[in-house]
Amino acid sequence: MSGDRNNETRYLLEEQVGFLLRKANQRHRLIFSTEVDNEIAPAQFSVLAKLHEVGAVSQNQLGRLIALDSATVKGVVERLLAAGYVHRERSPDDARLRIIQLTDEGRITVERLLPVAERITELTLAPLSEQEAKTLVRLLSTISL
Amino acid sequence: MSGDRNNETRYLLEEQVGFLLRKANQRHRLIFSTEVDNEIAPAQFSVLAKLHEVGAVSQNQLGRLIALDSATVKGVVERLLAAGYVHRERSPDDARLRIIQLTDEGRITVERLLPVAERITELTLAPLSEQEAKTLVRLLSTISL
DNA sequence: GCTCGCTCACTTGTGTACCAGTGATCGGAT
DNA sequence: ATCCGATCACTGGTACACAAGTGAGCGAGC
Repeated sequence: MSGDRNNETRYLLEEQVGFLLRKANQRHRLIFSTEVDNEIAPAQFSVLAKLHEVGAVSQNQLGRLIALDSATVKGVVERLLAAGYVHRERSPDDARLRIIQLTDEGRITVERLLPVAERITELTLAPLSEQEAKTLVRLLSTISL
Repeated sequence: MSGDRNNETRYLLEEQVGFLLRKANQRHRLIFSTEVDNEIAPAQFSVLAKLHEVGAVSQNQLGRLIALDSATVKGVVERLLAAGYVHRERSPDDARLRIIQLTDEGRITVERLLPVAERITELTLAPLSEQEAKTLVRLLSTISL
């Protein structure tokens, strides 16, 4: 490789955003599962947190709120139902809708986990300064549509 | 909610790094699949790009290079084998190892896709200025361990 | 030369994540 | 009233992603 010009467009996987986003996600997931001690999975927590914020919603609506495909929501909700954290019922107004809301146990669980979630965010951002953390959040928001 | 103090620790899912990382990844995947026209999946491309860079490696070694679990590598390599892009053989030196390397077709394919991959990176970072893009890459690297 | 700790690839099981397609249902326009 | 485009939940299929455990094989030290 004696003719290798390093001013040329040399593709370095490690510098590509896609690769870095995957790695960053990886580390976040690790921190997440450690902190919640495998009590709940990330997507499931997102659902609980959102339901805690907005109350009762239909499944599709829920998916839109947390950016999850309706097929994915199905699975996540299914597991939360099995765990007894949420409750599902047909809407009296629209026979197509399935309204999801927290059970008492679900509400108690989210409220207990919210501080843990904040700690997870903190730990994930720990290698950065306060300022850098803010910047990262801003830049990520910008490229997320 | 009249007593809601907004200087309190109000948990906003949309501001959590974990959520943003997932969304950013989501957009990146969308751009990826559009640009490669579903010819190949992201993890598969990572493998091809890495093999193109380093030549022949064992499966575990490969996994370490691109941060993939050995169970995940198995599946990805399996699909690349089926597509005829890589080639797998036992190491003569160490009976445990399975050496993976590109086939001619694999090499031709990666070389064709490398410019596309750069375009994917560009498109993903398009909402940011040059400076911001650099910053994002730096910050992501920092929090990825 | 045998044991022991390690690595390797693999398996099983769970949990996202998305696409494409389906049938029931809704609501507005005719 | 009926039709029609849209929405809803769901299904089946593909592709990561990781934890935990397995058996074969390696190599250092005794």
